[in-house]
Parts: sequence; structure tokens; C-alpha cells
Amino acid sequence: MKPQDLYIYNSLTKNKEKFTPIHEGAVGMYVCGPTVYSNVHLGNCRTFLSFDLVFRYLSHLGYKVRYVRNITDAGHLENDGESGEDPILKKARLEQLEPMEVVQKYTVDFHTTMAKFNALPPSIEPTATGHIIEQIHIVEKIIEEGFAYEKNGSVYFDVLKFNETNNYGKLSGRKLEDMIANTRELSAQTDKKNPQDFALWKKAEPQHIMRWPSPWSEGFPGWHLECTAMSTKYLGNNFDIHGGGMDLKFPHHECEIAQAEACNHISPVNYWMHANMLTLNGKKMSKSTGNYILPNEMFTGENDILSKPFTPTVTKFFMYQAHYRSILDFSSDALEASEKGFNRLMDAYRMLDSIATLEKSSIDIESWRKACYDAMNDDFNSPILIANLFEAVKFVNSLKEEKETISAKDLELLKQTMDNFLFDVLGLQNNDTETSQDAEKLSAAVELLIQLRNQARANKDFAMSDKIRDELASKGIQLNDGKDGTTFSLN
RNA sequence: GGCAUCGUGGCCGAGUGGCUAGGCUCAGCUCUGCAAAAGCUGCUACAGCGGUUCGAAUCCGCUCGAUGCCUCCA
Repeated sequence: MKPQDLYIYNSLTKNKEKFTPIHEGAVGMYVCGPTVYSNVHLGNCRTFLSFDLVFRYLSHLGYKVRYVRNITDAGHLENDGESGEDPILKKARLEQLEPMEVVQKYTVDFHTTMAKFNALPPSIEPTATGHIIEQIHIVEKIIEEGFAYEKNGSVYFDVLKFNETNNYGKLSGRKLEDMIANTRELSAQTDKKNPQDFALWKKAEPQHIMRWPSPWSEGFPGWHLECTAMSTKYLGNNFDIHGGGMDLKFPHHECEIAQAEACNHISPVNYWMHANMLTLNGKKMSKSTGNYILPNEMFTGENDILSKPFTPTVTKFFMYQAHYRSILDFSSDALEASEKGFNRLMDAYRMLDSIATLEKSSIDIESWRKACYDAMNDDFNSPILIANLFEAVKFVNSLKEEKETISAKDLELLKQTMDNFLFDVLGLQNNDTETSQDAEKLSAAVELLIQLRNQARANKDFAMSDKIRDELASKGIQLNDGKDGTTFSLN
């Protein structure tokens, strides 16, 4: 296929830009992973699924992608003041677990959940606690460069000083003067020179369990530090793509830029990508407000919001029907709509195998295929891609009714393109859950009933035929009478 | 209060300065013993008010409304 240009919306420049990797044919991508102090909720999942799509599409285009996604296993203070509590420690206290037990428990949960969504694992999944030494080195370097100061065993980034030579706020569009003017003066005594300064290293209070030795104190690293340490370690001081949730733009990513620039004198990231929020009742899903739904609740239907359970694939399909940069509002109705659409799509896909070919095609598969790529090349526009896949459903139905014709070569191209996008790029799964052996037995039994029903129908014994149909329907087996006989499907 | 984003048909959601996605719902039709399923066809929207323009839902301004960030957060 002729390579086409990929355009990515860069949050830093607020423009769609042509994607040109630093090293031809290879992409370095870093995505901020979860803080593992509780189960991931569906909103968290949306971000990771958005970047799974990016990862998959880049790989599909032939790029060798090194995808780094961290696990934040050292908690961070809930408040910037001295009285804040680390959420991991808090959880450990509440659940009476060792902090690392908390971390382990929810890391496993995260991995299982992502696997259910058929998200590919990243190339490297580093942990914050595994990179304390690297983080300390960065703090030392920043001090050396004159952009950080130590006070009472803690080290802070000097934002004002940094802003003299660099631009603090360029990602989030904030001006330091405005931030200073709008500072809320509620801070208790603090070691910071300015409220805008952020911690690089914090001295641990006596009750703080997670602590490491450093040149300044026994303590723990600041939140923003780990991503700078791990991204530059595995991807270099300047890499291609950095992703994360929109809510991390400020302060987290802004601080990452500051740290990296202070340290390496180079802007760390060429393309900043931010995935938008999943909302529930019009409000952002969030652990702290209780406004969230868990993936497992989706799959079991055990939540009052849901009218029924939804499979991981349908949930993912629902998400991909919106663009990753748009806010998406969750509702059971919207999920049901997606589910029906998804099933129609998969039905058409299955029918591809039974389509007859002719000499010539009356439909233009080549330009349809191009439209699919155009959609994805335009900042990973999955809703347009999916709209195109539904065009293919129309093709299949028209071909089946012999209103259109297709050549063997084009049919192969159609099938291959559908395969590529449905499974490789979108990472959807066929929902044939039962094992093939069981399916065969079930099929044989239902076929027998269909035969009996057809006999009854031939004898105009509609009481019997309807009884068979309705009894099966009540067991979740739907009979479909078509031109070519009767088939069945499971609800 | 500051910064930013958004407001699209019954619902969910793309996109564009003129050719006006897609899914779901709904209606009609085809098929059918009836129904369901499936398929086909139809439903023309862009918060309000001004302005720029030959032409705006798309650009600009204002108003109203919603959301996000400014504190841990995907």
C-alpha cells in the first residue's frame, strides 16, 4: 500500500501536525499509567484504550513502536500541604495491608481488566519504585542546573527561576503571572519559596512507610518525577509521543516538560496527545466523587445504571464510536445502541465467507479502503473509520442480494481490510464465547427442533410450530426464518 | 475568580465556509402461515442574538448553558 501521511493533533501546538518520527520507521511512545491504589474504573480504561488504538494503528502502519506505560506504585500526597496523605498508604491502612500488597493487588486488577478489553500490553511497563535511583539523579541534575533548591530535607522545583529562561505553562496555556495572581492563600507553613513550586523530593514524616534514602533525606520522589525518569530512560531525552488523560495536562505534564528541559535543555516530547474524559451523568468519572462505574460491573450488569450486561468488546466499540479527544457520556441506552450496531457489523463480517464472486466489481473497494485509512490518518478518527466499516455492511448485503457484484480479488481485499481494522487496529473480538464442541452439540439439538418445527409448519400445525419457537425464545434461542431456511442465534 | 473546552436531528455521536457521516430509535415496505429476525426506503439537525461573506451550522463578537483544569486523578 502506498504510505499516506498520518496527522496527529498535538496538544502543545494545538494543531494537527504531520507525524514524522525522530527515527525513521520507529516510534517512541510514553503513556502515563494508573496509580494502583484501587480498581481501575471505566474512565481510566478509556484513556488506555485510546492509546491502545494509537499503538495498534502505528504498529499496523509498520512502525516499530516502543510503547512505555508506567505503573505509579508510590503514592502521592492528596494535598500539596504537609498534612496530605498518600493514597496508597491510606488504602494500606484501611485494608490493613502492606503498601506493596495494595500495589500488587491493583496492578493485577489493572492487567486483568486490560486483557479483558483485549488491549495489548506495552513494550515496557516500568514502576516508579523501581526507578528511585534514576529519579534521584534527575533531582541532582536539576539542582546542579540551578532550577531546584533544598529546604529541610525536601527539594522543590523553582518555577519562577525556570520561567526566566523557559516557558512554564506552554502546554496548558497558562501564564505564570496569572497563576501567581490567582493563588489561593490557604497554605499553611511551607518550605516552598513560591506556591507554584512543586516537590521533586519530599522528606518522609515518621509515619510514612514508603521511603528511600537520598542525599537530602529519607523520603520519596515527587509525582511528576517518575514519568520524566522513566520516559527519558527508555525513550531518550527527546521522543515522539507522550500521551495521557486530559486531566494530567496540568500540572503533571507541564511539570514533566519543566523537569526535562531543566535537565536536558531540550523539549522532551514532539507530539503531546491527551485523551478526553468519560463522563457519567454529565460529570467526569472519578474515584474520589464516587461517580464511576467499574469494568466488571459492565460485564456482569451489576449496577443500577445498566439495563443489562455488556461485553468488553461492545464497551470498547462504544468508546471508539466517539473520537478520543471528545468527552464521551456514558449511558446504558448508548451502550445498547452500540451493541446492536456491533452485532450487525459482525454478522456482515461473517457473511463475507459466503459471497459469490464474478469477473468484475460494481463497487469500488479500493477507494473504500482508502477512506478507512484516511479516517485513521486524520488523528486516529475511529468514529469515521467505524462509519466506513458500516459502509462495508451495506456492500455485503447488496452483494448477498446480488444487487452488486465483486471480483475475487476485490473480495479478498475487502475481507483483508475488514480483518485488519476490526481485529488488528480496533482490537475487537468475536463474541463466540462457547467452546466449539459445545457449540456443535447445541447446534445439533436446535437443528433437530427446527426440523420438527418445519414439519409442523408443513402440516399447518401452527400451534406446535409456535410452541417450539416460543419455548426456544424463552431460553434465549432465537429462530430466524429466512429465504434459505431457518437459522438460530443466541441472545 | 483565572485558564481552557464544548453546546449538532427522538438518543449517541462525526465532519465541513457551499457537495450537508455513521449507529440506535421511529415509520413504511420486502420476506413470512403469523410473528420475530434480516434487508430496503424514509425522517435534514447544528444553543440564542448580532456581524463578516455571493454564501455560515462551520469564521468573528456578545448572551445563555454545560464540562474540565487551577488539590490526588486517565
